[in-house]
Amino acid sequence: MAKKEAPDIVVGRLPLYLRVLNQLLEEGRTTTNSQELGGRLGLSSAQIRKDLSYFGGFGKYGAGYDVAYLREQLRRILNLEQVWPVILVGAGYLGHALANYQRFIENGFEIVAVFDSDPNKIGTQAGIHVVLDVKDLEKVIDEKGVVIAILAVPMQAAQKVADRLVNAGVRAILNYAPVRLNVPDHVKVQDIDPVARLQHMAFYLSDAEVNPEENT
Amino acid sequence: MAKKEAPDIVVGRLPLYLRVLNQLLEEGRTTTNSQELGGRLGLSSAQIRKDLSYFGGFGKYGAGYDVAYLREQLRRILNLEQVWPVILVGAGYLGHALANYQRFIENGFEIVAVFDSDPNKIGTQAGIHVVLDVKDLEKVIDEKGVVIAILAVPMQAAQKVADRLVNAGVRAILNYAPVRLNVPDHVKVQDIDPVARLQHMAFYLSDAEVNPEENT
DNA sequence: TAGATTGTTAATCGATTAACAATC
DNA sequence: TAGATTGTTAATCGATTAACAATC
Repeated sequence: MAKKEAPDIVVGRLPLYLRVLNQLLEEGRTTTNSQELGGRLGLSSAQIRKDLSYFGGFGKYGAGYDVAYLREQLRRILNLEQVWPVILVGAGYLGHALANYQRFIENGFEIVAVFDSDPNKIGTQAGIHVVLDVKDLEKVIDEKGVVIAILAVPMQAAQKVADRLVNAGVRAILNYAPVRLNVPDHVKVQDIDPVARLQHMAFYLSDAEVNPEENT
Repeated sequence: MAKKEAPDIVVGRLPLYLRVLNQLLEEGRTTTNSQELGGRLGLSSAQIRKDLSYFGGFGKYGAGYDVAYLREQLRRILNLEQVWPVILVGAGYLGHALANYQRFIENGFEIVAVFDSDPNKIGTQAGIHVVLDVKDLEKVIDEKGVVIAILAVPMQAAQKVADRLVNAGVRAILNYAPVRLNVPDHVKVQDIDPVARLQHMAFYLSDAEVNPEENT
């Protein structure tokens, strides 16, 4: 099989490869190659081949890759042959958007419960779910065997909720709060911060020609 | 000033530094140092100092950094001394969440218009905005001097809208659609894909002890 | 077989870390 | 001055790219 443990940065690209393979499959394509995959992702063909080689040899010399086969292999490697139950904490605007986001279920993740601490929100609808009291967090995690959580609570509440999630057995947190969560090594955290992304891009926007009025 | 052009990966960390400095300021702190900043971000003190050194020398030998001063410098470097007008395309659940997201305006970005192509959505409210017909995209971009856009439209529409944005003068796109946008070199794109992030983490979740029932 | 593309090795490039002289 | 922490240089580490033998 694989020669060396795959670096995390390589693992992070596998979902992109999977996305392109799904596309190709929808387009009715049966085979592809490292150059096409690279082209669609803005990566070099060498990188595609190198990345895949950490996990095995999935191609055919001279003929490229079978789209369906490579897709299945990536799904297996990423542990996506099952549907993962996920809980969502936070039923504000963002929580509602996430509760209604169809791509989760289409790609192997099912939100099984939505929580909030606000009495005005508890009992209301969020997507197909009734918002539950966050005090029942541990109970639901345990009952449903949840190990993945999405955190969409205010900054001030994030660390405390994260502590409870980890304590209840959660091992992966998709964190929308703009704080660095303190978690044990065995727990993975991925942060999503649109403000940081905008600020990153703003660096490259010099003020030149950003002039609203030039119509005198 | 700076010795060499800062790598993009370094620029991407500056918003995190800024976030911590804002926090420290709120806590009433007046000075800090590379070790504390690193500690709060999970980075080494050496990396903090190296990163900052690309832009200048902001510290005092033996005494660390003045929180307010370093914050101002980072705001200047990131072009955040102005409020950037931003347009939001897409008024679905996600668009609504973004239209109501307070952290944008708190951090230098003001959504000035929201667009959709769905006649049922045009004219309805999204946050403080009335949803406009996407056909008026170019007009509004031009009138308001917009160079930053947030794209929250379905996958199928993303590339076409991006083309129009770029054509109208947009130079930075925060892209929530799960596609790689094709844009000219002078346009920056940042992708946000929560599904890819969950899939990345799923790699590390072996099936062990993910058992819902153990209560017999 | 000839042609094509993989999988892998070695070379290059870039980012992080360690160490320390500079200096307040 | 003695103590502390920066800014910078050099060493290390890791990721990407180039090149090509393997092979279908």
